Amino acid sequence: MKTRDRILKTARELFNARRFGNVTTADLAAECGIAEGNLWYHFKNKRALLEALSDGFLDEVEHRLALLPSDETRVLEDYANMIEALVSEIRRYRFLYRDQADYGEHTDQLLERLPGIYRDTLAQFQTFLHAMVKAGHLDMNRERLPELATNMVIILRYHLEFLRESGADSDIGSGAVASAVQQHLTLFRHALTPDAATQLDAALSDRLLNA
Amino acid sequence: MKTRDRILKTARELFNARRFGNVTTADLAAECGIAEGNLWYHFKNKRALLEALSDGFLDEVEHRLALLPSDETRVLEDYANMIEALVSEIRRYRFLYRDQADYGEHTDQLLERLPGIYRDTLAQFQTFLHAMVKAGHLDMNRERLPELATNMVIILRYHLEFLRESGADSDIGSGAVASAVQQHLTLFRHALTPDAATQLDAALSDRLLNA
DNA sequence: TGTTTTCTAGGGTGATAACCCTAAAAATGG
DNA sequence: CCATTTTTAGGGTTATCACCCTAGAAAACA
Repeated sequence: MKTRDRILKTARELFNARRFGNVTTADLAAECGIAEGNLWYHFKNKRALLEALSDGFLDEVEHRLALLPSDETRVLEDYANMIEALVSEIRRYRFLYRDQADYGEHTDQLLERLPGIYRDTLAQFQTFLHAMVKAGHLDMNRERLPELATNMVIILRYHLEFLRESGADSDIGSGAVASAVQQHLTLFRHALTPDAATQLDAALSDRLLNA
Repeated sequence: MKTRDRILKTARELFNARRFGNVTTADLAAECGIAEGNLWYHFKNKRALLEALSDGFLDEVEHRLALLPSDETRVLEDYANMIEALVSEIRRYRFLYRDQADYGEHTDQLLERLPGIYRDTLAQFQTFLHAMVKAGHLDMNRERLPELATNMVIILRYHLEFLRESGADSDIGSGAVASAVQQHLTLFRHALTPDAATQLDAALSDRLLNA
């Protein structure tokens, strides 16, 4: 892997673990096994690093937001694909959501988009839920879908923080991710047909093993 | 209000808004309208401030955890009381949950207790849910109560962060708190009897007006 | 091979922030 | 009124950290 990419990957991991403001550039260089000067060779300053990361994040988000129910018969697979993407996005980039207070006043492209991202994500979930209802997988009053979507997004977004705050373990590995997905399923599993439930389970566990 | 208390209150508010590590003692003194030296007169150092705050927090938590269903006929009022306390606790002290990475290496009394607090809180919610089932207010399979309790706690804990991240508003006033409570109600309102639902609504809105 | 790119070691700077110190002014309270 | 507590202004000290600079080594590459 090229040094520049290694820096970005390591920075992502350190920022997620210890937050942006608490990772010094010296730490980062040490963790990458390079001289600190080499950081400045690849990135103008710490903020440039943040911007490179948030560019990657924004790209991923757009791709994930484009994942929509395609065919009536494949809603559940499509949903599982979207969840896989969302969960990987949250696991790898959660510091971007979380550490806004560390970035300072700078008008970031990211800060402008975040509200829209949440809005679009909620709309995306509602679209999937409607599709599940239409396909006969989900039995729920249409009026309840918006609030359910909100609950789903919150659980997926914060279950990792919840595990961490409650001291489950600092290792936010695939186990934690899997349990976030399980937890979000509890929000609507009771309203799924038995068939749909087993199908969803299968599709999700397929996709979460190679994570 | 005594200066010492004003410092604590202002510190709480600033820490909640901008996180512990991003509030300088100079900022704090300015916001209190006192000289910085006066901070050191009242508190040995920044960490002592943190400890005073977390002592207050731990006290409140113990009181809140002691709020349990008393009488079968009063489960809903008791629940509303507990929610009122929990929500005020979260609004006023959320930085203590959130900013763990900022505290440094010191083995805080708080860091040791947090996992237990979450465990006890989950148990508390399960107790209330069981009581609601027993009193005939809530119609839900017992097996689903633990997962429901988890979802309730997560929504209550993180709805404020969610609003903030999604840029709703930086002012985390009573409006935001009320909407967190509403959101958590969506998790089980559908399984309440109509009577219980209106009773709970009334009890909660009573208590959230004087917040 | 020679040239360009990448990288290192290490000293240096400027800003920021926690925290100290002192001498004196207010406020408080008995 | 006197003694004690509280508070102020302002000038340190020390540590940390982002970031700069330079001279040269090692890689990459052509």
